[in-house]
Amino acid sequence: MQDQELDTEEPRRRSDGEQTHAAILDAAIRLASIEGLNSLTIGRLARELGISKSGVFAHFRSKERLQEETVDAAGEIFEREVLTPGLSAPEGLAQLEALCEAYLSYVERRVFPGGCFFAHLLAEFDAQSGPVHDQMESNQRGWLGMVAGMIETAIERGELDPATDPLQLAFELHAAMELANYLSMLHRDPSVVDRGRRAIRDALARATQGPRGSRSTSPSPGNPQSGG
Amino acid sequence: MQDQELDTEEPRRRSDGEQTHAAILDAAIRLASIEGLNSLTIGRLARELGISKSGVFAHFRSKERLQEETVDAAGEIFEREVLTPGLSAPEGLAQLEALCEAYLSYVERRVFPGGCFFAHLLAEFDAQSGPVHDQMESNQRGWLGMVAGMIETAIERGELDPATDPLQLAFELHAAMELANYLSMLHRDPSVVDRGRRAIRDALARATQGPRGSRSTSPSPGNPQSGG
DNA sequence: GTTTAGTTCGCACGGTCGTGCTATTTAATC
DNA sequence: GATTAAATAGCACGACCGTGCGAACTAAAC
Repeated sequence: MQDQELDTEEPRRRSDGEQTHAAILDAAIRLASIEGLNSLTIGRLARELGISKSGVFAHFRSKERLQEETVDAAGEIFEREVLTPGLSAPEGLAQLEALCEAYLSYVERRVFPGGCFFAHLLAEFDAQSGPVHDQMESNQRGWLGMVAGMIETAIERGELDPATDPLQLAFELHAAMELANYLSMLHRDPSVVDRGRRAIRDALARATQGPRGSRSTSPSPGNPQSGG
Repeated sequence: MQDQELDTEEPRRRSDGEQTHAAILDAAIRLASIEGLNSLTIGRLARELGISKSGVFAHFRSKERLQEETVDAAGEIFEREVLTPGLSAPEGLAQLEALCEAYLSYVERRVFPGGCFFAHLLAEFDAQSGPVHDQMESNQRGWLGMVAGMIETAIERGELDPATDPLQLAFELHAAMELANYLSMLHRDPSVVDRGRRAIRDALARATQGPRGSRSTSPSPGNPQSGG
């Protein structure tokens, strides 16, 4: 199957329209990442892009569709900037580390000017019912499940202590990433991301050698790298 | 000091007005905790309370003041529900644990129907400049500083490993609390808070006997106090 | 019981919102 | 180059926004 415009039945696009469509979504993503999906406004996008309100509206035919497409477009960026680099590492602990680092780097590089688009969306819609809430819920489940899955794989490969609780560790890693995002934005200080980095490194280091109590093996491969 | 209306010069309040004022703020807090401070609307509050728009407006004389007073009123609730019970425990590790538990309990009990009011505000305003952003920044600094201060005290009293980095541990505790809040709201499942509880318990347990990995080289595991 | 001043309402304003409808322009196809 | 359909502009609509103003009401102080 290659052509499946059966239910949506989109009209064919012209090149100039395609370009405008992309420009609108680009501005929408920028705006929504800073001020939230709900303060996305057709009139404001039109003003910002120097085109008419009808010009913007015609591309989506409803505000809801504009929001949906904005979230989808942001999702593609997230996939490109976080998931793809994260998953490109070899399976196991290395992949888990790569994914966390890909996320932190994506926050640090301000891929979205307002920080992680989906962290923002999580807070905006966690308490509101509706399609966005539902999509966020499945997104979160997927993300946390993926991280937990990587932890399980790392355990199976003997890279993490078998006593590790995958979902619990995934929760802790996720928590460090999200707070690093929020605080680095709040204080306009990308170096806050290093706190998250360290929290993740420590959490993984702990899980590599068991919690405590029992005599551990070597005191971790000493890495006297002059960290900044 | 008890009377300091020097600069603001508020008019004296009548009893019925006082009551309406409180009712408006109550509704505003409820609404803002779910949908965000920016979707707070004078017209909507009026509709919800069955009074006229002017009736609401007269109590604040600007939307900005309404928002400020709403945040302040939510702050008082936070103080009553989290800070006061947290600080009532004896100084040291016990107080730190009490504070974390007070927060988690406050999330669990849905003191605000949309979850932690300030976690919501953090995400809403982290990337936006303005007075709310600035107040949130100082709030966050104060909160994290307070937690770190308690950790320092606990270290001084020999209840936590002296190799512990107070700010780093504070970050990790804070991260667990925030994510517990967001996810428990997103999944409409208060039991998610237990994940945060466990993350905090584990983090504190680790800090009671010294970490295993990471770069904190000083072993000094010399306090065999049985952790609970 | 009169006076005073805080409440509350009704009304109006200019602005923005989302969304239709009708032109007009213009890229793509024949 | 004529045809076709997409892209965009212009305009209008009803709704809601924040805010001002004056009138009516009423609790509190005298």
